[in-house]
Amino acid sequence: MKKTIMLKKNYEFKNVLTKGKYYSGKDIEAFILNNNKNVNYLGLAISVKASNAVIRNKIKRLIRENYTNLEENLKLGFSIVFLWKKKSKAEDANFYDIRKDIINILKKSEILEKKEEVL
RNA sequence: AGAGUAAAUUGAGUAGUUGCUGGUACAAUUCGAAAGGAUGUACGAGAGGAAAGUCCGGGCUCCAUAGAGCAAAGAUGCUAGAUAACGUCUAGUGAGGGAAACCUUAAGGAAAGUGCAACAGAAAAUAACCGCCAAAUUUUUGGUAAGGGUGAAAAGGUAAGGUAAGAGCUUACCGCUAAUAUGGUGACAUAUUAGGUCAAUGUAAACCCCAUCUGGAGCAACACCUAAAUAAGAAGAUUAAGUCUGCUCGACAACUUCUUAAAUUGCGUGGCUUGAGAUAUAUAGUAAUAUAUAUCCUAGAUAAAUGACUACUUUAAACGACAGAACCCGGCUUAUAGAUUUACUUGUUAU
RNA sequence: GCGGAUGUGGCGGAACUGGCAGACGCGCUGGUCUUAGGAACCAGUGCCAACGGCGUGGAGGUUCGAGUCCUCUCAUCCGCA
Repeated sequence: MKKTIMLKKNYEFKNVLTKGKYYSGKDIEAFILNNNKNVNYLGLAISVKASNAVIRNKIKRLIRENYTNLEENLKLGFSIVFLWKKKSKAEDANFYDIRKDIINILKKSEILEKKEEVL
């Protein structure tokens, strides 16, 4: 199993956020951009206003955990940035809700390959 | 018992599956321009009492091993001790609060100087409106500071004597100031004596004075490796500019500053965790703390590691409080569900 | 990590050396005018247990007296590397 590669630089994020396609879930928003490489990049960003550091960290972990579970079933060559919606309550974040959201988003964008086995 | 005061501890645990971070050992393979990194297996490790706020103090790094003088700016302010240091802590003193255990306290100087004290009031600091008394006699002069009224504050308080009326004018008691003695390291306390020239309010968290202290910037510091680039114009140059408060002196260094254009690479390396370290015992001390001995090594990330699922145990309750290390320590402050322990007080309530 | 600013009615925004808190503008409510609306003019407008008391983000303190001075704290915003 390969290690997930994170987006790091600020300009990389800006690239995805401005040029990428927007998809929306219940609590999560995603921007997806086709990069012409053979790898998938993951970016996470949660605003400071959402809540304190503990809960922000927790949401990041939950999203990353779900992503790594689904990573094998994804097509290659995309940069994905997940954002947390400002309106939704950060304290109510739950593993299963986030899983549903992410699967929804990935289905919409048609990146998921074998959706039946995952579900 | 209840109520209360002070101090301290804890902040669920165990096992399994899977996943993350870095460490050690072994084995080869691979990526990259290079520095350097990645992959597999095994072993053991992996957030807090506040990691927070950034309110103080120190280490460490660079600027000269951080230098001298004057000025400016800022901080602290009862005493003694502790400490690397502090605006912190401990023990006391004075003042204030509570029935008590106990708690609070920026607590130097107002005859060094300047300012301010609205409204009211005669007057807000060399006091005289009404009043009281005397003299002249109908509105003047002099004495006075009891009483009235104003105010947050009006020139020690109460009582007696005294007087034209009054007044520390005199006396007693209380307060105040000074000296001496005793006790204490000291702040200060107690006692005695003297002082009525014991007129001169409050405010220094108003300026200020006095004493003590403070050089600047911060791990995005700083050092190293690697890639690319090092062009043009202007100004200054041993008398300059720079080293981040100003001036003067002194030291360093050989180039410095500004503008425009281009570039500013890296899953780079070190700094990075053994330290004013932790735990236990003994000794000294009322205590903060210090000393000695023994044992232990306990996160080191960088778009940033602890997650997910399951079972069991303890529990009143286990999904449940506040909350995430970012160079490291000592404090302070603020947030905090629940549980536990120790010492002490008891007016009122109940027995 | 370092540094700075702000907080006053429903909103903007005054109040200087501490001395009557809410000037002024907008909004809102009621009235006049109008067939009706707008505009204009007039009056009112912080809260409460209401002849009094409490109110300048919060908690303390200094002072006779604090929006103003001091300490702690909360929230918001901004800058630098």
